[in-house]
Amino acid sequence: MLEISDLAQQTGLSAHTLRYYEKRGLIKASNRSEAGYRFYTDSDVRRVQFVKTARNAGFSLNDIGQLLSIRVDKQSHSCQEVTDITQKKLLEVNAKMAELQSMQQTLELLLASCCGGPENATHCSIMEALDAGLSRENEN
Amino acid sequence: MLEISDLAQQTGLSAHTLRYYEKRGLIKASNRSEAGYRFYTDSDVRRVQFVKTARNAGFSLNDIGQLLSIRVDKQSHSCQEVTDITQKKLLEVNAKMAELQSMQQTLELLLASCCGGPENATHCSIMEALDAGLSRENEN
DNA sequence: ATTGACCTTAGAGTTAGCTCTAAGCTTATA
DNA sequence: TATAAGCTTAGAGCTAACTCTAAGGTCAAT
Repeated sequence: MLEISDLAQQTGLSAHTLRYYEKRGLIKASNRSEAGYRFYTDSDVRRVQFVKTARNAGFSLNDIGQLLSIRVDKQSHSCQEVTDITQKKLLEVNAKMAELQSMQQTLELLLASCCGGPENATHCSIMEALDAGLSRENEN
Repeated sequence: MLEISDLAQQTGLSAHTLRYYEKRGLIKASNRSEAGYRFYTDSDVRRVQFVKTARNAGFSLNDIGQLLSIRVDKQSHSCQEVTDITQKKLLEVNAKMAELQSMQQTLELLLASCCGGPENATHCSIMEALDAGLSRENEN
């Protein structure tokens, strides 16, 4: 039986975050002391680790709520439900990546065009490019 | 002289957003009618377009505030200031990209491992992988 | 018995960038 | 002259995921 700070240490999450996850309905201490202190079992620890792993994979807390409800009753859910959630997340990640890649490319182009020196910015090519709407091709 | 909705149309930003940018100190209508209506000049339009272009390049509104103050007095600023802001942004974008790439890879791995079919999730390999902390290698 | 570290709760604050609302003017059109 | 569309402001609400605070209770050690 672990107290909240023990669980925090074991999982690398803060006690605040663990309480927050509980408030969100993701986790729950199996037991409480008479004084109301949370006590966590090994099963609780595994559940929290599942949440953390899913977070690292990019799932939102809402996604994780769904995944957890599948986890506790696997018989009543299909692999397809799980892949649907995962696929949807992958699409989001891919979309975000595309956005960032475009920014990366733009920023690299800007940096390549500018001397970056101590001279004044009167003819700075970055400022000029931003003024020209990135030469009208890269607009979105 | 454009009213705010004309400017909104020309830039693709909403009137709400333009007022918000004004509140943030990024833009300002050069003139006002007697009744207090904003009127924008061509120079105002160019400034707003600069902001929009910089937004598309990934700069935050704070970054853009700095860029704008360089823009209005290029003599007093160096190219290095401009590249510093740009470089910093690029580093942020790169960091975010790395994060997303790791998620992407994880999600693709998960999807590749699962049948995704209508069978129940009792032996779903995605659930197993999340339970196992992604086999302990991918953890962060 | 007193300290100090830890626990509890409800609820507020943070971040970024909008987005919207309410209440009240103004302006153009019929 | 009505009506509708559009303008003004201050300020609240939204999103996601924390993060922190306040006020108070508990527990182990001195």
